[in-house]
Amino acid sequence: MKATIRSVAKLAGVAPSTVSHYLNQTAPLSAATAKSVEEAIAALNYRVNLGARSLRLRKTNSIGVVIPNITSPFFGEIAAVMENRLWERGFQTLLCISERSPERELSQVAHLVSRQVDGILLVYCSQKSRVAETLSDISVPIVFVDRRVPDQYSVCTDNFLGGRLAGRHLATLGHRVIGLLCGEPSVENVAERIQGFQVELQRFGLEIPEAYKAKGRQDLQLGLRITDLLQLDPRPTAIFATNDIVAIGAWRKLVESGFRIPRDISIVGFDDIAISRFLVPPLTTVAQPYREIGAKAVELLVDLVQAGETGKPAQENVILAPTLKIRGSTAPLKKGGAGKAIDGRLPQRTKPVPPKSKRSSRKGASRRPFKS
Amino acid sequence: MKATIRSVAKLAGVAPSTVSHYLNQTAPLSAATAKSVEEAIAALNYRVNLGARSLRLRKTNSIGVVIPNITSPFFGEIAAVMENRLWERGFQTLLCISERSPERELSQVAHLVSRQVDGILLVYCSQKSRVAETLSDISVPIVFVDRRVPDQYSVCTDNFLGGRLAGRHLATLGHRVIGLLCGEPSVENVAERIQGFQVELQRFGLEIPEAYKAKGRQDLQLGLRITDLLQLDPRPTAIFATNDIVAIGAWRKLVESGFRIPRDISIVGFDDIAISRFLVPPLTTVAQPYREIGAKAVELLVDLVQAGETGKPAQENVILAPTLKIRGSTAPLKKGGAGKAIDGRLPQRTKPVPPKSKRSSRKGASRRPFKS
DNA sequence: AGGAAAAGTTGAAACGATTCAACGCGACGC
DNA sequence: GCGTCGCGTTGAATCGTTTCAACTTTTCCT
Repeated sequence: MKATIRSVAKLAGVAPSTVSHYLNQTAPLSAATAKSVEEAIAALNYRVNLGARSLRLRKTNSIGVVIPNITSPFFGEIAAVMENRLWERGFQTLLCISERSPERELSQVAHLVSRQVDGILLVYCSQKSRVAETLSDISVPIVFVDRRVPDQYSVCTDNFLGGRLAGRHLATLGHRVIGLLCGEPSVENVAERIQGFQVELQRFGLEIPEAYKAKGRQDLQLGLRITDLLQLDPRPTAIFATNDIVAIGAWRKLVESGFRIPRDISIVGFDDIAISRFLVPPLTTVAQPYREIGAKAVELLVDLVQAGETGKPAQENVILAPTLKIRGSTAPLKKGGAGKAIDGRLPQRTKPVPPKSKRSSRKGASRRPFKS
Repeated sequence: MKATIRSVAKLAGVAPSTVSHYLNQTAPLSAATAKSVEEAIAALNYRVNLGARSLRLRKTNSIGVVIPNITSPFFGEIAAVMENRLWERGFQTLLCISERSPERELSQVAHLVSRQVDGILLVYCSQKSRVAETLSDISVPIVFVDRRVPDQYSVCTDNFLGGRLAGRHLATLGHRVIGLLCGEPSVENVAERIQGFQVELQRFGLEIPEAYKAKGRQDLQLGLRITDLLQLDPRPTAIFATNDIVAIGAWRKLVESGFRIPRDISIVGFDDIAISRFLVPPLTTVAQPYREIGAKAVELLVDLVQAGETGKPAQENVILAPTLKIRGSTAPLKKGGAGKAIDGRLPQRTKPVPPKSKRSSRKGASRRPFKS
């Protein structure tokens, strides 16, 4: 039988309320009573029942975290940071993994509300998420992470800026023929990256024709489709991938096909996941400020939770700036120049360049793919 | 004001207990009452307070998961599998990250107990963990994951077997001079891998001299120390790293130094983290059965939880077999043979082999490093 | 029609904590 | 000596559920 505050009180020969006061230091106790309570607690190995306390206090000191998955390095990092910060602040993390299913996500949020969490940190998995709509039903503070939601608290990277950073980097390196590996925009983030990238290129008088964009679900497979782009004429001398996973997929294909990075082709990713630093050469990428995102989201939510009694803080959409990590996978355009095939000194095991596909050759012939 | 079962009852014109029966389908209700209760619930947007229910039922349907960290791919995978399985089984996951601190781990376990979790899944972070000792104080079922604990429920990979698999693979490929990158055994797992590896090599009449073992904290840095091994004479033709991260560290150094994998050197890792498949060539490694570990641990714990009322299941230590994934990073020993420097056709950018260090030359000269 | 069984509903007592108002009591001031 | 104050302590109510025994109403059988 587990010890309760009552059993402790009985053993110590005091009232339950006295034990409670001892535990919470909410009233002064005489040294004698304190001691006997202390002993009773030790004797019974008593531990307060936080569930019961929560019921009475109407506050659980727990925060629900809903995240699409946790094995992807990006989300994993964010989840880790949030758990850490929450623990430091005295909150327990209730973890839910939505596995990118909007239905599951919704039911998880509902479940968390039922559990009386004090707040929710949500990285929603798809623009179709219905959480935002049903939000009025949810009387719990909620902060959206890595997503921008109109009129809601949210913390997000400036994806547009990130795209621009990547674009500027490649353009100033002299690249003129650039390929794009675009994840299907399940959420707006990816679309913003692409837009930022293109807007910045325009400043350099560059434009990316549709043929130079490979689109697909944002995962490793998409990276492999870089082979499509390599068949184009002129062949791209640089690639921007909308995240590092895609970049790594492309990387693999490139190396297997005998390309040298960055000599033959430059490549830029997005996210700066841990592996990227350890490729040879390391991947140039737009780094998301993981720690800041997680930390800021927790801070914002905790403020909201604690402001529950008083007034709410002003509506706040936090947008954090990413930074460009220039590493070894990008290099200035070699004198061969844009539009030329890469020079003859290919690595030994290079496969012959496959014949141009109809599509690419047509497009390539009909108009100059890049202005200027 | 949040709706309670009482407010619902009042609105529906019935007793609170009736509403409860409606919710739990624990007594037959007339169609009329059911309907009015239903409507009242909808009108008030009532959601049951799971905290209160737990208090009454003395069962929280929540499981504490304590894990050293979550960003490392191995632990991340396991955590993900466990969360998923738990959710399917109707349990909420309370996540705690110990950050490899035994003190933190202990206080997290204590906290979870206070929260009345129904059970705990623990990947403890260090052999010094004091959880096992204080276990008698803990009246909650607990399953140790990826660790073996005497007389406790646990689920673990057969690390010894894993080591043997790696050893046999390299030996049958003809390698005779083999280097070892040994993580400091913070937990026994690593030591067992090394032991299994050596035991298997002995069957082939091979033995690894101390000079061919690089030891250190099991992380990327350790991998970089492969340079020490490369200065030995004879130079190892194969490397076994006690996990994939270490192997990747070594890999990076090797590639940077101009070695070709597996032509110049074979390398075997342990864990089979996601990245390993995507190196070029992909890494041969001993795959831990992640999914099985996580799934089995959850299954075992849930059994324990549900057996709480009845008798406990027999003491069980589940040991799961790892499998060797033979990929591109290992190859048969080339005719140059053991003990010879790798052949002259090094890649273009190979750095000159550094002069032998005093230590290695002395050792190398004093006795044959490998029997047979 | 009468009684028993079945069906539907309910009040009150938990679960384990917190908290507020009140109480006993010695000390103090006048 | 008496009223007051403050300290230490406590009883009872409460948080939102579930559940058991009991109660009322209906149904069924003979």
